[in-house]
Amino acid sequence: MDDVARLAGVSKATVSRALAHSSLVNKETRKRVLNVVKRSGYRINKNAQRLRERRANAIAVVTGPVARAGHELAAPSTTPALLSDTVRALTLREKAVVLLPANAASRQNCQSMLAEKSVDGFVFLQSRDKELLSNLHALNVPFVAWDDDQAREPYCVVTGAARQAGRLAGQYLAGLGCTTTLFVHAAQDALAATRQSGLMAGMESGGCQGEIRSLVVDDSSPYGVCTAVRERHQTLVGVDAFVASGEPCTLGIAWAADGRDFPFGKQIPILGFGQFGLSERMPARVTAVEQGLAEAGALLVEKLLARLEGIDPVPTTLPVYLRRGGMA
Amino acid sequence: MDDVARLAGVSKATVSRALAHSSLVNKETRKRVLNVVKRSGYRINKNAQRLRERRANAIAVVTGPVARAGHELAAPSTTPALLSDTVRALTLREKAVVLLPANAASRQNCQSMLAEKSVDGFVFLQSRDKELLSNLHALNVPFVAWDDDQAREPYCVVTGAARQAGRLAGQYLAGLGCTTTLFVHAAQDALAATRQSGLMAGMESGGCQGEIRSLVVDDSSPYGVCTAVRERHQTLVGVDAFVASGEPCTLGIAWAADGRDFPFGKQIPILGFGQFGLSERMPARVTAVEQGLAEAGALLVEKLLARLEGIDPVPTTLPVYLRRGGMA
DNA sequence: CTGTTAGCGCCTTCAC
DNA sequence: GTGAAGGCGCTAACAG
Repeated sequence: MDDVARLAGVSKATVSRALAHSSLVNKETRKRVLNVVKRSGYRINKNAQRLRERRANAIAVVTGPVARAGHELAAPSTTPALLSDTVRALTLREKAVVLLPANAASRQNCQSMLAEKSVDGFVFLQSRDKELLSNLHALNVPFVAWDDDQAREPYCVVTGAARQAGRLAGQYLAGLGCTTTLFVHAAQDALAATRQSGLMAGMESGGCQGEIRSLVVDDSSPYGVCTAVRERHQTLVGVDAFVASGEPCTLGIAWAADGRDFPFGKQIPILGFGQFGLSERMPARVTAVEQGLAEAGALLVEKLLARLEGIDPVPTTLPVYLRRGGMA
Repeated sequence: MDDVARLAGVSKATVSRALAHSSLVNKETRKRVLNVVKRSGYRINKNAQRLRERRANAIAVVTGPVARAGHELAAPSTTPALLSDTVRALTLREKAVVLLPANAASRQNCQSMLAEKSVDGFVFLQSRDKELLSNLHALNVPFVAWDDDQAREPYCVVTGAARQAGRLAGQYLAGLGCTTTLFVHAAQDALAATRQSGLMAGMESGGCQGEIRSLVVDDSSPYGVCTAVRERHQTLVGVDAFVASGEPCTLGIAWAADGRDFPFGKQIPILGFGQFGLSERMPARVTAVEQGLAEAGALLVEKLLARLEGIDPVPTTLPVYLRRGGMA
């Protein structure tokens, strides 16, 4: 910076100001300085800047293991879409993104990173471990967290609506006159219980006194689910609707329904819970209950930055859509 | 640090040395210092440290959009497994992980980050844009890159072996006496061409003068592929083997093969290319050609760090496995 | 509007 | 083995 100053015939302070787009610098001078900067390929030393400004201009994004193909809903994993969206939003605002694996995001570690001035705040993209989060909240660590279901905690500023999605599905099925629903989900599916209870509530509110049976599968890959459903033929007498938690399960049921010896007839409705875009990759007969994740990352980022400015962010709950499929 | 020094009755220099596990400090003194550090909750200011040491102790990981469910192989996306593995390896070595979206990883930007001392080096987890990579190489930017196929570039220190995988598949089919293969892949599948050419080579080297037909699908979701295959019934006369590029395609073929009116018989073999673990989520009849990605991230990291130490890293090509499925 | 000055918190000589 | 001093590169306060 000294060199630039010399070449431009000004002082370091002026170079600094010019680079910071300060209004306290003459237009001509700035132009001259920026010219020298460009020509010389000079770059601000971020570490010196951070040291001086006492902040990192960086945000830690805490993710679980990024979800494997089609397994977004297994408990501690992070939806790729959410991650990408968050990263994009941060990059857009010129915040560096520091990736922090969930298992390294202990209370101690988070405090350390803050104290070390490595990051200014945290975005938690997976919704388990409420204890950690409330600890951090008590310690006044600046962070926001995604939650799959409507959570009342003050730090969960953006939440999905798993229960609401369940209700929507339940009301839809009640409207069709269904009474005996088979709810299929993976053993480790953290959202299943919430969805199921919403489903029940929705059916009741739709005036249906139906029954919900659970089919819990260990192998929640599409073929695994397909096989599980086929094996249960006999025990599924009376079922007049299928509901699946997550994309792989939904695919699996559709697959089974497509098979040579599916005894439930073509007319039985299939509902699947999943993210926005789910319906595009499903047979037409599947009705998708979709979560609009599109803005989630951007919202999280916006609200964290607000918090860093001292503004108390307003929580947001994302919308849920029902995309009706045919039943051919 | 001044406070800690005072409390421990030593000077800043000694605190610094104690914290750095320097051998130049008395055991007793160190113990005393570390005790004070622990009690006071003191943390080194990383930015000051980085400024002084002139390096960031951080690595940028460049990813495309993280792959959506089952779409790992669409061109510019990054495999979740690879990302997780890389991040884990870096965290283990106490390197901060800075996430850099591929579209922000221009030559200029990378140079800037280096000049700003924000990061010490780069890991590229997607294999397109060779031009950028060779530019960076020429500019002596420290980085390593993953490549899907055996690349000879000196910076691609860890590569998959898409062509080799194709050969393996081809030899296997030749051994079964297959002559007319249908190769199914998504339009935007960057690996398909390489795999197909390897497949051809493998069949020839297995003594088979067979033919390979291509089926390019726009919708590469399982159901999309399933539908595409079904619609082509008539035109697929003579086909005696299926090969699919990627997990969704493989699932789609298996699905179609499972359907009421699949005309090819139960005995026709189905091969699928994919990552390690593919076969576990497939019907038993599918034979999986798997890429052993398990160590890829760790290897990349190890070799980048070696490069930063001035050691020229040795390239590695990952192994390919064939997991035979039954043909019931 | 611009320059001078004084640190930000750390690590590393160098002297003892 | 330990301490004192200096400087990494930057910005903010102050003085002109």
